[in-house]
Amino acid sequence: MNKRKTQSKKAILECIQRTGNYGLKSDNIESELPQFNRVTIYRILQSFIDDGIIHKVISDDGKSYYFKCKNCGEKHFHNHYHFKCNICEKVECMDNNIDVEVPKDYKIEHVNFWISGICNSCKK
Amino acid sequence: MNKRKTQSKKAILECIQRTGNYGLKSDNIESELPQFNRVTIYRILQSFIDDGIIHKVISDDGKSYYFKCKNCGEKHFHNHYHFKCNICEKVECMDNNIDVEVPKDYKIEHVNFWISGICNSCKK
DNA sequence: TCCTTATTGTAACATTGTTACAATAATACG
DNA sequence: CGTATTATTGTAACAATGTTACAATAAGGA
Repeated sequence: MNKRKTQSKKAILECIQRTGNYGLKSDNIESELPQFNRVTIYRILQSFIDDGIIHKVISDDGKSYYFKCKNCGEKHFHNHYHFKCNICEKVECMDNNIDVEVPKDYKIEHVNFWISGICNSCKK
Repeated sequence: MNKRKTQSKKAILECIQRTGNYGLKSDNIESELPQFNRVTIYRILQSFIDDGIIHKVISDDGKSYYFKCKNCGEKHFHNHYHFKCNICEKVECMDNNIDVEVPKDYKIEHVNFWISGICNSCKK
């Protein structure tokens, strides 16, 4: 069960590092790295999630975006939101925390906060 | 372009009314109303959204849920969240408002807030 | 009742993601 | 270094969710 360092893992990780605070969709990676198979990319992304390297967020149109983890913790708990600009289509991981109060006796296990609108660059 | 009242619209609306604060997936409606076609159901749900009768929310696994509107306004702006219980799998539309602050020069157009965890009934 | 056309059903397709299994290649060990 | 083990990959096939084109049907006004 020892993990191996492979070309594909290195390439995909580099892809994600390059994006910084912005997110990637699986098909972005596919087109940037056409030498690797779709299935392989999905599998590696999942293993990165399991290893706490990236987190996955679902957009408001149901697509998966992947972001480099900063301080998710091992269970990927993050109460920050992700912002998609409807003009430039970039998706940004925002560090602002959101305080959510759930009613008594409700327990939060996971949050997925998505906001779309217009970013500062595009507003000008 | 006059809209017509059809059996299918009546049946689907009734389905949604019955759920109250809870949401429905398209395939819930399909199995409750097998006499209507999948495509028809999708089309009617979309028309209800356009008419401001229901709103659609994307879950943290990318599925669409439909909820009866209460005070969305015409553009379906709603800064409340939706809570899915990981045990009973019910999805609830929560009325608590969430105040989100976006950085200067960012403009919010739409929000999709999803929380999953354990609801009060299941916690007991 | 009849006519217009909004609505529906069918079939075909697109996208996103998963599974099974055989082929390949990364690493440990002699 | 060479070889064996097995983690990883590619292929093909499938599943779920949603959309489009077009012909058939039915709601509602005349």
